[in-house]
Amino acid sequence: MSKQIQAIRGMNDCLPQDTPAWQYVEQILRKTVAAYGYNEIRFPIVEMTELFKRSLGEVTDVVEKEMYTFSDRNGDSLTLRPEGTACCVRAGNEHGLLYNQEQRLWYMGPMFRHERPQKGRYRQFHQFGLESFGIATPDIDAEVIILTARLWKTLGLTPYVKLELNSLGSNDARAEYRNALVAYLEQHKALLDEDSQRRLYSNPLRVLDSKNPAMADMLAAAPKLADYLDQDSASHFAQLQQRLTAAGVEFTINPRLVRGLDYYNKTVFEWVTTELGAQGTVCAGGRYDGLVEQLGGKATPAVGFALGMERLILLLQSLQLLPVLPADADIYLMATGDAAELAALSVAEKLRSELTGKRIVLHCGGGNLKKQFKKADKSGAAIALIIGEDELARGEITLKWLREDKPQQTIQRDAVASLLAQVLTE
RNA sequence: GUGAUUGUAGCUCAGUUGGUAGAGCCCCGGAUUGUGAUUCCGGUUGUCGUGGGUUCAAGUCCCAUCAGUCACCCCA
Repeated sequence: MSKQIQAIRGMNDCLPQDTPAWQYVEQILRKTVAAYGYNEIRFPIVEMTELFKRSLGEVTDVVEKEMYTFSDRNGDSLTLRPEGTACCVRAGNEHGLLYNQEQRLWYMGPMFRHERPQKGRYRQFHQFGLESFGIATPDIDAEVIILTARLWKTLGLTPYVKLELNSLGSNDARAEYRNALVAYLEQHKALLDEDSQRRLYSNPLRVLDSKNPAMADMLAAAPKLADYLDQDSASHFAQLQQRLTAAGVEFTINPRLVRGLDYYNKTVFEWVTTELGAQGTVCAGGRYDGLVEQLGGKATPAVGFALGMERLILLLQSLQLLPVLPADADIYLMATGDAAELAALSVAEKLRSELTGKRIVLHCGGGNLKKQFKKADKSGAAIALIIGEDELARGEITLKWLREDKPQQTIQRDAVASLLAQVLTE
């Protein structure tokens, strides 16, 4: 044997035992967003590097050290998408979807970030994202959040996830606050620990997150973002809260909630859980009214979110909220001898035509009945059908129940489909 | 990028102060040549992650490296 080639670090295979969980979640996602009138959009996995630099912000961690960036053969700098919102806006702009229009869009697929892998964090990970364009009023912010709440309810997750909410205000208000905060922190620079010193200019709002007790008093006295909110943002935020309360969606306001990407303004929110270790954010999003224009389109208000598929599935797994694995087959058809195998082939095809939705596995690879029955048992099928020399000669087929204590029966081959249709619906 | 921890059969794992690599599951064959799942008998598992070093001798000790896991950082 030659040396085996391994998968890239942090990029996982999704094995047959895992795909049912993904399909289950995907199907609930599709149905839920369809119920709100959202349409799917698909865009490429590779984009111009410039797209992400301009949208996420030059100095964010994602852009600075986590992107898979490379030159293609004609020298363009390309990047494997680290997130979907920028791609979605680019596609929308490019095809005129966002010009004086409202759009409710969703997408799903792999994203790439070069981080150290750990639980709930991988280099190729999968996001489901939803974006709503062209509506500036808080009713759409509320709709997006209420939609996610419905999702948790459908998945049985409501008791295990908590909604955190904040408003970043307008870009001007946030910039003003940021200046005030930096000025304040500079006055108390002596108290700042190493981490906070580093973040002071790169991401000063994050300094407020510090768990260092030595800084707690100083941080408590720091300027508050809420005090810098512009009138428009403040009333937008108030109306959003009112709507969430009316819809029965519980939330807590977290004044320290700051999104990691630069394009957010006004509403930001996160659904968090304590069941996933360090990567507790399952779903996060907010409003980004400036991004469409920033990427060359006409100024268009927008709000959206992304959720991490791996995190969601991990969460469902740990809470045992995933449906049990289905068997491979409903019916296992076996035959002995060349002539019987030929007959079985046509029987299998006929059954597949007449019993839609039923999984009919035809034994392949030969072997005696003992071996074939072993495979039948392993397939999980409820029913085994046998065509041997005897059955072939009489135009019959033998039916044996593999999971129930019912007598084996012999029936005419022509009658098999209708009989099975009858017993399988009982 | 930083730290901790773990790498032995397809899977789950044992392997004593350094002395010829093991078990269970799985798979295959037989007991039973037309009947699985139960039982009994037999059989195949291997670059001990990789590369160096110490030693008469390394799965075991040392160094490096790769990978898994968890945490930091960051984020979905």
